[in-house]
Amino acid sequence: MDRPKTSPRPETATPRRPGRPAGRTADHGVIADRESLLAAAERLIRDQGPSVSLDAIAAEAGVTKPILYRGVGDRDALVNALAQRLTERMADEVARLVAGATDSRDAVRRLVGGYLKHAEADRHLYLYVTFSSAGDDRVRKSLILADGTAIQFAERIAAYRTAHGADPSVATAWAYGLVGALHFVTLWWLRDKTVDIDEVTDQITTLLWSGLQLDQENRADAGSNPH
Amino acid sequence: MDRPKTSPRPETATPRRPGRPAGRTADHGVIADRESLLAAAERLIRDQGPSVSLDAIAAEAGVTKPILYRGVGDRDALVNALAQRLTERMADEVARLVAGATDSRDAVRRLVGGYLKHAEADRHLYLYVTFSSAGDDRVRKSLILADGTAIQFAERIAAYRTAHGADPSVATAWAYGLVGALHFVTLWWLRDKTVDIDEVTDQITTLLWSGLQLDQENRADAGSNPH
DNA sequence: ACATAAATCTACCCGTGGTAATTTAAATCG
DNA sequence: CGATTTAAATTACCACGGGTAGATTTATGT
Repeated sequence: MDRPKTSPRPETATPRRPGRPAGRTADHGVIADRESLLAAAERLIRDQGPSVSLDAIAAEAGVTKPILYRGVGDRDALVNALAQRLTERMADEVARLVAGATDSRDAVRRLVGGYLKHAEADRHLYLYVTFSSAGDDRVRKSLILADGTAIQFAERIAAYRTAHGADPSVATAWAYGLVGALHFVTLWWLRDKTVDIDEVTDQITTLLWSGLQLDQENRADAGSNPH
Repeated sequence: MDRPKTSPRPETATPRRPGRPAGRTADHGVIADRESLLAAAERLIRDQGPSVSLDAIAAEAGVTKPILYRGVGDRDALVNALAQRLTERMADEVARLVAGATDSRDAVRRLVGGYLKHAEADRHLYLYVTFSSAGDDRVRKSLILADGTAIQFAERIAAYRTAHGADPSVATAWAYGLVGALHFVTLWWLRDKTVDIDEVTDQITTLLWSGLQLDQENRADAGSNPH
């Protein structure tokens, strides 16, 4: 008989009774592997917003919470994994864009524009991974996303400066400064959308490249054109 | 018979029986006004860390949750109020520091150093107000602290640029970029403390003032010395 | 003196993260 | 081939935090 015990999601029909599933294979026929769980998480976050619960994610994957835990770990682990995937994708796309830059300033501009664009496209996922801090060590967790990006920035900055005879020890601090600037500008822009993306890209590029000081805002690349 | 009527000392628990308190005045003798509630919240956050619950805050104030709600509103309202107080204090101190600056670059340096120093001093409170986003509109809430600071930055930037014949329309975007850079550098520095505060202050000042480009890192103030 | 208003606390609800206990099916062994 | 052990999943439960309704006591008015 049909016992409608729990049918919270009639659309995703998985009215599995408890107990070991009737699937034949038992060796290692893992139904819900890590990959599909993460994919389900991304899918749900993308079209439900960043406030989805772990229950909902498990349901989206067709399993239940303990399976999700076995596959990816606790909430922090999930956020970590999603952050890594997102940052990798962003880094790839940004690297592709930057590769075609004409000079260093143009590279910064492509970086800024690519960051904004990708953050907008993956808006919900971006918010999910950047706002997942609870517990007592918020700082460590909240910087998880930033760390990956910042390390890459720091490497590039250090290399660039070393190659041109400048002190590379500023690289780490600068990297976190860049990440923070990009992040907050992204949040502000996503929230307000009061200016065009190209305009804000230009503005932030100028800030990052030339700083607050007046003068020489449209200077040519100092790297490819050492005086 | 002698029941401890009101022992508003938080350490000796307050075994108040329910009901209207026996205090004589009833007109408007509000025992726990908004100010004392916020002060209690700050006190507890300061020495318990940013993960304190509303119950704990109410207990610290010698009242219970509903009173806390009547006094300051829900959690968002509390965070708002604390953020406003913190930013006001930071703004005051930073303004005091900046007032003694010799040139614009020095003003930036004093701003950066003051921000870091105050964030360190109010470390827990700073984290509490900057990491309080839950719910579905994380973006709006997470920028609450940033907004206040960014608006002030934007005004200063716009004024500075207008006074020197530069386009002030970049001010808002730049302001959020500055806030983000300061915030993330602060978080990174608070977490790792791998470099001295003066060193990171110098580094970030250079980044914000001169940008990523090489050259002229120790340039004199462009404002007080218009060429 | 009694009813009503005021002011506070206790008790509860709800959602979420995380884990234990339970249930079903397959595999293994006499 | 039936009984037992093991694997794999679900349901049920716990803890905790935010938020609110209802109970409880005191003051005030007539």
